[in-house]
Amino acid sequence: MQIMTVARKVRGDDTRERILTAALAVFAERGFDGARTREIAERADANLGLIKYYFEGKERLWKAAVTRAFEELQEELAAGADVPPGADAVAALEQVVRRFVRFVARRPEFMRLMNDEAKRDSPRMRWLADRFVGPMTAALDAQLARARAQGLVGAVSPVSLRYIVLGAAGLVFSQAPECRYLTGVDPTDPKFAERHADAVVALVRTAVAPRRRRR
Amino acid sequence: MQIMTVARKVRGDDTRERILTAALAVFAERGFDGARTREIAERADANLGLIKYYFEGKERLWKAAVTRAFEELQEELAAGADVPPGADAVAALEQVVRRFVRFVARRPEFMRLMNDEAKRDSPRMRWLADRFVGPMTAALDAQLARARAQGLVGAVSPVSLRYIVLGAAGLVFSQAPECRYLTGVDPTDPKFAERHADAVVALVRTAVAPRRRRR
DNA sequence: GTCTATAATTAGATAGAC
DNA sequence: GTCTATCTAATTATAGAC
Repeated sequence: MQIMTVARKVRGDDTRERILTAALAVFAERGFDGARTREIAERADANLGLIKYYFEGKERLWKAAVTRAFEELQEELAAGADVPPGADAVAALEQVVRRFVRFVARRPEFMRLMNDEAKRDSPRMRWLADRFVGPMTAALDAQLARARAQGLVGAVSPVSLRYIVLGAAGLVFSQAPECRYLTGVDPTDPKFAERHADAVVALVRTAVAPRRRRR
Repeated sequence: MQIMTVARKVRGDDTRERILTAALAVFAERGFDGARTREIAERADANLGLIKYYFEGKERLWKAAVTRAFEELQEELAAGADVPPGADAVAALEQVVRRFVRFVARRPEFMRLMNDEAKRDSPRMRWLADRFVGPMTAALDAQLARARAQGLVGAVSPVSLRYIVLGAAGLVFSQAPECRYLTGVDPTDPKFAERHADAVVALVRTAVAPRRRRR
């Protein structure tokens, strides 16, 4: 970053942030190929040339926007680990699930973007998998392994289970516009999201720990 | 369709079919905006001009490809209704789920395309919802209502339940390339797909009919 | 029916003034 | 830092030969 007055720095950082936010939205809506940098600039109320100034180009802008989204997710998942270390592995798993649901309810763009990139083998998919998805599911899989060690396992393959949970948790939000049009229900409404989280958590409980008594 | 010799008709129909198949694949991979008609023509090993000849343009080609995909899905779901009319509503629901899983395992493009269009409010989304998604989920919701009438209901909202089932069933397949890269497992392998169907069906059973004994 | 060639539009990138 | 203006390359659409 070059030398600049404080005022300029603040203003510039703000513009940079607005571009990042707009970029996440547009990339999520249109996919990388379909997204137009002009639309991103317009939504950010910024000049087209500033994309090159701040991010060099479309590809790097995409990476910056995705990185920011994952940082937010990681904050959400880490915030106040209110499940004690010695506790039930299933309880810990449930908390992760609940927080994930809350996050995608708040940021449905995240789910949309992931859906879009995970569906074909590309350098961007591998970049995402190596940098974020792999490490983060390693953590999830560790939770599953703990549950397994405590004798709480369904016969479900861990691969199936992971995508079942992610899909069950996320699809209403990634497809929110269709859901609104078809049912009149707005999934991003926090009250709906919380009840949806309940449903997914209940599901995880029965799937992972079939022997456990329902509360 | 204009008058033509039999040979020409056959050859033309074949080209038309190849374009439709390629179109579904490319639209699913890139999204409508990102898809290029040139790529569709190349994959179909057909001339670019034939897209106008057969389908008038990109939009109508998309509609034709989607219609064909839904017809296939409907065939899959309708094929040999081997659940008798008087039978358990949960059993009927499970069969629908199992068949849906088999279908998306065979045609992951379907799930990808739906994910892509359902994520924003557009004329195409509404066209899909009015023409296919609405009517087909009306059938699914009827199954759920039957289960409800038989006293087999979880407290889950039908909206949540629908997207939970679709997401749990479909995400591994729509994200198959990521899954392959990350875990080495190929979800489209029929053996995996069948075990995944087992898992989703077990899940539906506990979610919809929590009182039911596990087999 | 299938092809070549091209028109019209739009994309990402960028030069250079301020 | 932000803007206008423009370049180059791609895109869809299409006219017209065979």
